[in-house]
Amino acid sequence: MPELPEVETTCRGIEPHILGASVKAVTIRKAQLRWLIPEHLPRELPGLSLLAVDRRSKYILLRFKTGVLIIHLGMSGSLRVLLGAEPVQKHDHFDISFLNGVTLRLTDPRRFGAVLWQNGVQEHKLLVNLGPEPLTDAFDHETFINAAVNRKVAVKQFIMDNKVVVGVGNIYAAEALFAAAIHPQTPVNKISKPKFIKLVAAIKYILGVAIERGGTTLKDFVGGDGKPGYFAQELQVYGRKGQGCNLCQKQLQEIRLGQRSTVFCASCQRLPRGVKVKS
DNA sequence: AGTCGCGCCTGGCGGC
DNA sequence: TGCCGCCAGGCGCGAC
Repeated sequence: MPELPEVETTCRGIEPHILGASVKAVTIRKAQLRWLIPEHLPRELPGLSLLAVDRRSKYILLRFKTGVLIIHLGMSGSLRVLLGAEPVQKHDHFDISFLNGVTLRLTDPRRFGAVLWQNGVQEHKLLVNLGPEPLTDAFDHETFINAAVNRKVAVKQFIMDNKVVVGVGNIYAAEALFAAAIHPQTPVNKISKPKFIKLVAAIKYILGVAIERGGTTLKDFVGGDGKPGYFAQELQVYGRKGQGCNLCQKQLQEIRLGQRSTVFCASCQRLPRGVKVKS
């Protein structure tokens, strides 16, 4: 599924093909995604040239003179560059073709994705309240610790909160907590400063490595083949319930946290002394 | 305000 | 083998 690294890779993959190109046509095949694709796009976009390809959190931003096309890949979406005609398939929702012959095609079987339009220079309301980007200096342990003051929420849910930091999904939350040796249920107000520093570094490291892997595997993504599964070998805990911890060989445990499966090593990821949580 | 839990949707898989 | 039921997952939103 598209995590932040895949979204970043998608942006890097599509940009060279479409930056500066003028929109020729927009086709909406299945408007129904998380929200309906705005029906005015086929009138709005043709003739405009693409000024920039940006990413904010897991949103892909295609900037035009009059506004921004916002694309989210949800759980199962992919955005591919087509250099020639390709047969339309079952879950193809949206095409945007350019005068240079390139077409971007959005496919999304589970329809958790979105295509939105924001007029003018104002930021879309979905983007306004987002927290810092994990891979920038805006995400550091000072702001992280400040956000945790007086909060009792479990650290895993905390780092998956878009207002705290964006782009950390279920997989990378589990992996970062393992890397930082923090129990996923630890209330954030019980986490020591050194552990916070470690956790920030772990999030940056894990996402950084994943982007490198994504960059390798998704190379042919742009050519039209969006196979996932490239980071599977790197995973230490996610999806490894019942298997041995790579550090201590003890069996990895699974719990539910905020209706999300959460795998961790009860031996390597201990709660702070004296802290109890309900099991 | 912080926290919790729902629901969207389909492919894939386990169970019978 | 076939069919049914369940589950994953991001994330906005409503409820408490």
